[in-house]
Amino acid sequence: MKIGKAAERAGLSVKTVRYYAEIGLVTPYQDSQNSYRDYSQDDVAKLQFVGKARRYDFSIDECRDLLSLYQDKSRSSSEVKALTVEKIEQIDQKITELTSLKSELSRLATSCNGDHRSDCPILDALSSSS
Amino acid sequence: MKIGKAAERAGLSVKTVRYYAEIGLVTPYQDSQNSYRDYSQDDVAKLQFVGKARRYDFSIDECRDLLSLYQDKSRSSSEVKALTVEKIEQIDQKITELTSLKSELSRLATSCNGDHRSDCPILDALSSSS
DNA sequence: ATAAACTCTCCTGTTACAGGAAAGTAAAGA
DNA sequence: TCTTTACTTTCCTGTAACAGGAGAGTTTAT
Repeated sequence: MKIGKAAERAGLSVKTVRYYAEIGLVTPYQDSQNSYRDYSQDDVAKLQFVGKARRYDFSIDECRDLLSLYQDKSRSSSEVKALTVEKIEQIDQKITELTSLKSELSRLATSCNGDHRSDCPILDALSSSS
Repeated sequence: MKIGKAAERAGLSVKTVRYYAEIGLVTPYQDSQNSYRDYSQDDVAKLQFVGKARRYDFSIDECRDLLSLYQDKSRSSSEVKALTVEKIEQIDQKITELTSLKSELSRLATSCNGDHRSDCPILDALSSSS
């Protein structure tokens, strides 16, 4: 099938699917140099797989790893689990950072009247030297 | 003072400070077309301000807004507070997303043995059509 | 036959810089 | 004063993962 249908089936944009072909992530059949890309059922499955992994915040390179593990029938599940655990840790760290940021900003916002006057503790905090 | 010292005082890299000059965020004095950038104390204060706002996850454009509010003596604190509250909401939404992602990935990781066998619920989940 | 719909490649823009090259300038030591 | 070292400058490339659009070719439908 052509790229439009493949993209639709995978829930991705045509631009994205074409990009994945360009970078060699999901490479469809291309018959005689100048024609359209031809996606197989298997290609669509890979696109869906990647789409889902991307939604789980895996990077393109991580998707590449997952995809090769996915296709390697002799791989052990421990490799996949290791990647996943690492990703969980990354996400967790990001959550920690953001939570800290949020509480600091909330503290600043609470201390600010937010009225028509020019007195503003938020700007004071941003301009203090610490 | 020259860019190296200004950057050091602001806790930023020279590259970053030069970039801020380029995009017109913090523009130092540049005397006769071809000489070095000359940073004043006030410029350094602005750099520190921006550096801090960046650490609070404000984008460059938001920093630009904050900076103009910072310099506007007649501004009301409500504008600053509005920006801050909006930023808090953005951060909160990101936290929510990441938390959801994490719990889903944790669920998958828990269900995976992570042993030498090839059976892997994580890959199964990524390849299932949902 | 013609028009609509789809596809192709190529180029630019996005965010916020980092890294590095080549050249000019300034400060410090011998 | 000469030289070395340290800074600075501009310019170009690369990053992540595409989106948007131009211009041209192809296919499908009417």
